Amino acid sequence: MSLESDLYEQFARIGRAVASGPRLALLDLLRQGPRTVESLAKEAGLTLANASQHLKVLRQARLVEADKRGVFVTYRVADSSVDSFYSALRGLAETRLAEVQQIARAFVEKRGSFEAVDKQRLLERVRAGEVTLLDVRPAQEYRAAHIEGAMSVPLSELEKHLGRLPKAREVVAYCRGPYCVLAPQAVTLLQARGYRAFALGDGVAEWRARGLPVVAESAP
Amino acid sequence: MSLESDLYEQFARIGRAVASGPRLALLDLLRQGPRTVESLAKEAGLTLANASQHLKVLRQARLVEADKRGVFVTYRVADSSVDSFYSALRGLAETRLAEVQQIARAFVEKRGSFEAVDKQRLLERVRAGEVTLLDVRPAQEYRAAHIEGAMSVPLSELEKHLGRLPKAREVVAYCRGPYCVLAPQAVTLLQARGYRAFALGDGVAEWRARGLPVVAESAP
DNA sequence: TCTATATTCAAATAGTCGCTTGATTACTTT
DNA sequence: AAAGTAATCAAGCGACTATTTGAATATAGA
Repeated sequence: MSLESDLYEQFARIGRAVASGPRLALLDLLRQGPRTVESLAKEAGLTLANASQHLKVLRQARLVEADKRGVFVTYRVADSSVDSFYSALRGLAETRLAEVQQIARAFVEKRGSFEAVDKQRLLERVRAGEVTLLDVRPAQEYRAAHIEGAMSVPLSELEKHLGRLPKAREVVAYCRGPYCVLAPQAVTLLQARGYRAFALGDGVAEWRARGLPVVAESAP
Repeated sequence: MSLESDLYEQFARIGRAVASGPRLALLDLLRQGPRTVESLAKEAGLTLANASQHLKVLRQARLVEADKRGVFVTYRVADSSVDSFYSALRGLAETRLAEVQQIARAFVEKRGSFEAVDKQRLLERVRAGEVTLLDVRPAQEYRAAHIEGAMSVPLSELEKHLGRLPKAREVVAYCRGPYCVLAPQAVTLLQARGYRAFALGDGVAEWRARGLPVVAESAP
């Protein structure tokens, strides 16, 4: 019985690592690509020391890895099995927790023109030049990994770069995933300027998980 | 940001529910089928009140459901998404935690003659009568759900029922899953009696997850 | 109605966790 | 070497968690 309960204690280590909101926020950010501690702390709204401690917990549970380059420590998701685990956790929360369903509805409202896009079909249309696919995340995340054929226009710079977007062509914007508001905000702005614009619910991780092509940064 | 961090807090509810070894042990038992509090407590080696409280936590996180019949409360896994989540958790632990890999090796040693059985092929051989497929879990779990074609012979009663097992036919025993020792123990006993016996690493949940046929108890 | 029993609840204690603050480490730049 | 800075460490405090113990609740059967 001891061997067996040891095993459950080990599983529980992972449970404890994802038993905190801030840690899940950090993990979700890391799913977009490697980042330094300071940038994670800022984006997640945590103090530096607090973020560092949360990252330490994630690292001890082996969900993330860190390597130091000069004075910066860069964290990254350890393994693709972390991604599938995160997806399973999110999926479970979506199917089981009424509170999440409610929040999800609020996001859908924010998303405005929501799509039920066939992803394979979207890819074909992007390749055929019928659709502009817009990655509206910060440029760093685009660099780390983006959907094949996507153009990087961070939301904060969208207005400046409207000239690069032909009005005749439909625009599909994506961001970090189903609970990210960057793409919906971009769509709202684009629609106000007369574009036919839609938000894609998925992010790079979901796209990759379906075996669709993703362009990843080569080893630096 | 508030909506987003609310969401992470909700995800973390599930994390907290699986942040305890005893709770994971209970959840794993429930994956074998519905059970009462007392039977869960006994099997998991917990006091009654403690088990009851852990089950309450699991229920509040919506991972399990309970219904009362007479004086007994029967708990069950809420949904198949709980199963996939549990599998993802176990998979992550296996790929990332050296400690789990070490424990897993210890289990493989205990398993003795371990197999790399093609499950589809096994099913065909069982159907053709070439193999006796033995479910060595307690009868209650067999009743809740078992692999199609399996015969129920709980480990504790194996010696009594050896007469029912033709020695000419190969025996494949299975139990709760890869970290359960019932099937390996059965195999050891059978081999000592001159049977050709092997343990199947998977349990009913894994079998079902692959879309292979499982006989489940009809609603009572 | 009275007794027996499955389960839950309540209270208490010891231990763990999360966040903040201020120091410390380690590396780069000058 | 000295200054500057990214990140970690250490300590402290309040909040939460796990387990045990004993009481309370609710249902079945006599």
